[in-house]
Amino acid sequence: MSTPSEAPAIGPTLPVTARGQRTRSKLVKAARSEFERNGYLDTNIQDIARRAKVAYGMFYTYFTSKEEVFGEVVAEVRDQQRTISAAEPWRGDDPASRIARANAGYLRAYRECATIMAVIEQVATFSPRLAETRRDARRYWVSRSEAAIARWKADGIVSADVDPYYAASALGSMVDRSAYVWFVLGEPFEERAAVEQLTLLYCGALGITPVLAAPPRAQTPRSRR
Amino acid sequence: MSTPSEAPAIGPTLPVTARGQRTRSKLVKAARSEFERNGYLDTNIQDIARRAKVAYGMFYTYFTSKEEVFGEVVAEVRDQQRTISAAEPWRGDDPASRIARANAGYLRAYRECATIMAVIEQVATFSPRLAETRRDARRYWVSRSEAAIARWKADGIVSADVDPYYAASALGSMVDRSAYVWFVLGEPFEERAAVEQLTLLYCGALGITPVLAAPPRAQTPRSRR
Amino acid sequence: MSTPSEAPAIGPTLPVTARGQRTRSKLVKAARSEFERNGYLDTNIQDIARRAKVAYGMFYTYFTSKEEVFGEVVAEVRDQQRTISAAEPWRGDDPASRIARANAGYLRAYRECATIMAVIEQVATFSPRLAETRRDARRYWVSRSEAAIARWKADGIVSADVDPYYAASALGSMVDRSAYVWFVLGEPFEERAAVEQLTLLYCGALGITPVLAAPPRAQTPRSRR
Amino acid sequence: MSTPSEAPAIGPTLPVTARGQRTRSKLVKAARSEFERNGYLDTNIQDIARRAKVAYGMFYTYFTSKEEVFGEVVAEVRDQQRTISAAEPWRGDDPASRIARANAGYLRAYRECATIMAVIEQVATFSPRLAETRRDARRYWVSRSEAAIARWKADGIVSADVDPYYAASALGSMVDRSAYVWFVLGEPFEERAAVEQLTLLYCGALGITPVLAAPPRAQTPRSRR
DNA sequence: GATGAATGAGGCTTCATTCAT
DNA sequence: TATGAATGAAGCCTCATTCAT
Repeated sequence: MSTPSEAPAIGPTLPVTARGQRTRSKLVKAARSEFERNGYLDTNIQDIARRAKVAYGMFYTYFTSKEEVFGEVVAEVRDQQRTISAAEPWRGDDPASRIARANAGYLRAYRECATIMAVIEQVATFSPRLAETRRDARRYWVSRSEAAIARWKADGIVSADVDPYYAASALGSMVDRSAYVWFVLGEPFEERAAVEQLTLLYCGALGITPVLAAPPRAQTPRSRR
Repeated sequence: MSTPSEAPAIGPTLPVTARGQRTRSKLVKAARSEFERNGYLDTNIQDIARRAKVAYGMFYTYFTSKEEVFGEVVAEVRDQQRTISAAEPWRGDDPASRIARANAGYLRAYRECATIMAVIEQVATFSPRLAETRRDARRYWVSRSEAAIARWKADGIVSADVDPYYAASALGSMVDRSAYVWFVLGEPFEERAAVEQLTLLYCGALGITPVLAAPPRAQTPRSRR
Repeated sequence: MSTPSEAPAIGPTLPVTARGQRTRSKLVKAARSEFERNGYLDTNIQDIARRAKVAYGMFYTYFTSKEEVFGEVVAEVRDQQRTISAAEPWRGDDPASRIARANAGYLRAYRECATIMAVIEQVATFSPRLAETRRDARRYWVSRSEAAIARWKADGIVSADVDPYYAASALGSMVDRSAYVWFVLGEPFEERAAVEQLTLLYCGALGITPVLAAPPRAQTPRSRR
Repeated sequence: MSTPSEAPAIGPTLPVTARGQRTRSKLVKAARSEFERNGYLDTNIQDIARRAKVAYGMFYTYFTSKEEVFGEVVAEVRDQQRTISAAEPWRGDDPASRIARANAGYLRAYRECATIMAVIEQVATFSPRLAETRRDARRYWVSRSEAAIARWKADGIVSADVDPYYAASALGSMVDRSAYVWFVLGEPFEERAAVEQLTLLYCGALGITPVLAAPPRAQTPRSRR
C-alpha cells in the first residue's frame, strides 16, 4: 500500500474536448464497477482501463493514481446519496417526523449504494485522505443533529439529561453502523421495520414522545439465525 | 515444480522446545507491534521478522502467512478484551446497572486495544475469514442482548413497542461504533461522560427508567472540533 | 488480496504492435538460448529477460511462466525439425529406402537441435504437460510406422513373426534413443555410418532384404575410448 | 538447482554404532520412498527426515546433500536390478537364447524398479554426476554386447554387414528405451509378448536365425489406442 | 489525445544447509 | 548421536507508473 498525500485533488488535466470528457467519464464508471466487484485492493488500473475499453495509458492521462479516481467515485456516490435522501418525502415538522424521515432517507440511500459503501468503508481504514473526508462528512451531520437536539432540548422536548453532542454522535453511529451491518454484512432485516425501530430507539433515547400515529408492530425477521 | 500433487502439505507446527516457543511468541508480539504501527497492509513479513530479531525465513517456520499471524493476534486481543471487560465492577442487578456496566466494560476494553482494533476493523473489510469471525462474535453478543431485552420486555420494564432483535442490533452498533469513532478516529470525548451518555441513550431507547443515582451532568468536551 | 474470487484472470495477450512482437520474439529467442546454455531448471526469468535486454517484468507481459515460454520454444523446435527432416532427399519407394530416408532425416533434424533436445528430454521427466505432448508426438509416428509395417507385412515383405505395433514402438525407440545417446550424451559415432547401421538393423529386424546397393563398410569410430 | 561436483562420494561419516547404522538406513529407505512418490525435485530433506521419523538435522549427520543420498538410492537400485536380472533362468548357449534371456531379465528388473527408474532418468538429465554414472554403466553393457556380437560375427552367426559397436549401442538403446516407454510412460504392452518381440527384432537385426522353438504369436495389446 | 509497451521495485515463499542445545 | 531451531539467498510474480510511438 501507499497513500501519497501530496497528489492534487484533481487529475493531471481536465479534458478539454468532448471526446476527452467521454473517455474520462467512462473511466470513472468503469472504476466504480471494478471497485464494486473486487474491492479497492484487488482492483488494478489494467482492470479499469479494460472495462472502460480504453487504452491502458489513458488512465494516467486523466488521473494520477488509483486513489484519485477512487476519490472521484466517492464524490459521485456522495452526490447520489444526497439526491436520494433529499427525495425522501416530508413527514411533518415535529422531531419524531424529522428523525423518521432522516432515518428512512439514510437507509434508502445506503441501500442504493451498499456495494460501493463497503469499499469506501474499506478504503477509509487505510487511506488517511479518505478517512479525513469521511470524518468531515461525519462531523457535518453530527453537528447538524447536535444543533437540532440542542434546540429540542431548549424547547423541553428532549430530556434534560441528554448531552446533545454525545447523543448526536452516538445515535448517528447507531444509524450509520446499522446500515452497514444490514446492507453490507448482510445481517437479516426488513427495511421498513428497521426504519421504524431505529426511529423508535432514536426518539426514546432522546426522551421524545413520538407524535407518530400508532405504528404497526415491527416484525422480527424470521430468516435470521 | 509443476505438480505438487495432492501433497500432504504439512504446514508449520507448534514449536517443541522452549526456545522455539520463545521465538514464536516473539514473532506474535512483533507482528502485533508492526500491525499497530503500520496497519495490516503496510506491514510485511520482513518488518515482523526484523522487529522480532529473527531471520526472515523463521516466520514461515511458525506461520504460513501474514493472515495467519494476524489471526493469532486477533485471538490474543479478544482474550485481553474479555479479561478487561470481565473485570468491570458489578453495579447492580437492575437493567440500567447492567447496561451501564456493559458499556463501561466495553469502552474500557476497547480503549486498551484501540490501536489494534483499528487494524482489525481494517482487515475485516477485505478478509472474508476475519469478517466471518467478527460476524460470529457480533451475533453472539447481539443474541445475548436480544435475550435480555426480551426478558425485560416480558417483565414490562422495556417498552412494548421495542423489537428486541432490532434493538439489540442497533444499540449494539451504537456502542461499538461509538467506541471506534472515539478511540480510533479520535473524535473528542471524555470516557466517563461517554459511558454515562451511552447508558442514558441505551436505557431511554428501551424505555427503561434508570435507577441510577443522580448522575453528574455530562460535560461536552471542549476540545472537539 | 485474500480472495481473488472467480476472477476472469485475463492472462498475457499477444502483442499488438510491431514493437511488441519484436520484444516477444526476443524473449523467446533469449529463452531458447538460456535453456540451451543452462538447462531448464537453472534458467530463471531474470536470465531470460537480461539476455533479451528487456525489463524483468516484460516477461510477464507475454508469458505467464517459464513453462509457457518453454512450450513456445518446443513448438518452434518441432517446426524446425519437421522442416529439416522433410528436406531429406527421396531415395526410392522400397521399404529399405524409405527407412533409410526416415533415419537420415531424423538424425539430421536431431543434430540441428541437439542441445535443446536435451532440455526437452529433461523437462519431459517432470512436466506432465510436456510429457503428454511428447507422448502424443511419439504415438503419432509410432502409429505411422506401425501402419507401414503392417502393410509391408501383408505384402510379404516383412517377416510374418513381426508384430507391427511392437516393432514400430521398439524400432522407433531405437532410433530416437540412439540420437539422444550420440548427440546429447556425446557417445562416439559418425553420422553417415550411424544412419547406415540403424537402417541395416531396422531392416534386418523386420526381415526386409535391403535393396540397397552394396554399402561401404561402416567404420567403427576410433575416438570412442 | 545446483550440482556441486566436489562432494565426497560417501557421507560425512559412516555411522559407527548399530543405532547409527539403523538411522542411516532408515533415511535411505525414506529417501527412496519420497523420491518415488514425488520425484527428485519435489522431494525435500524435510520430507525425507519426516518419513524416516528422524530429526531434521540428522540427515546432515549422514549425508552432505540430497544428491548424495540419491546416489545411495541409485546404488541400491542397481544392486537390486543386478540381482533380479541375474535370477533370470538360463535358456541356452546360442545367441538367440542369450539375447532372449538378457531381454527378459532387463525388462523384469526394470519393471520392479520402474518408479525409481523414472526418477533416475529425471536426475540424469541435470546432474552431471549421475549422468556420468549412467554413461559408465551404459558403456559397460554396450561393450559387453559389442564383444559378444563381434564374437558371433567372427563365428559367422551375425551378418557381416553389422558393425558390432553400432549394433550393440543401437539395440541396447532399443531395449532400454522400450522399457522406459512401456513401464514409465505407460504405453500399452504385455510383457511376455514384448520380450519375445524385442528378441525377435534384436536377432533379426543381427541376422541371427533364432533357434527358438516356435514361439506363440505375439498378441498386439488391445488396450492401446 | 490515444495506445500499449516498458520499467523495476517490492513482497511472498521455499528450502538447502548450518548451529545451538 | 539426536534434535529441531535458525539462517538467508534465490526465485517467482504483481502492478503502479512512465514512455515511446
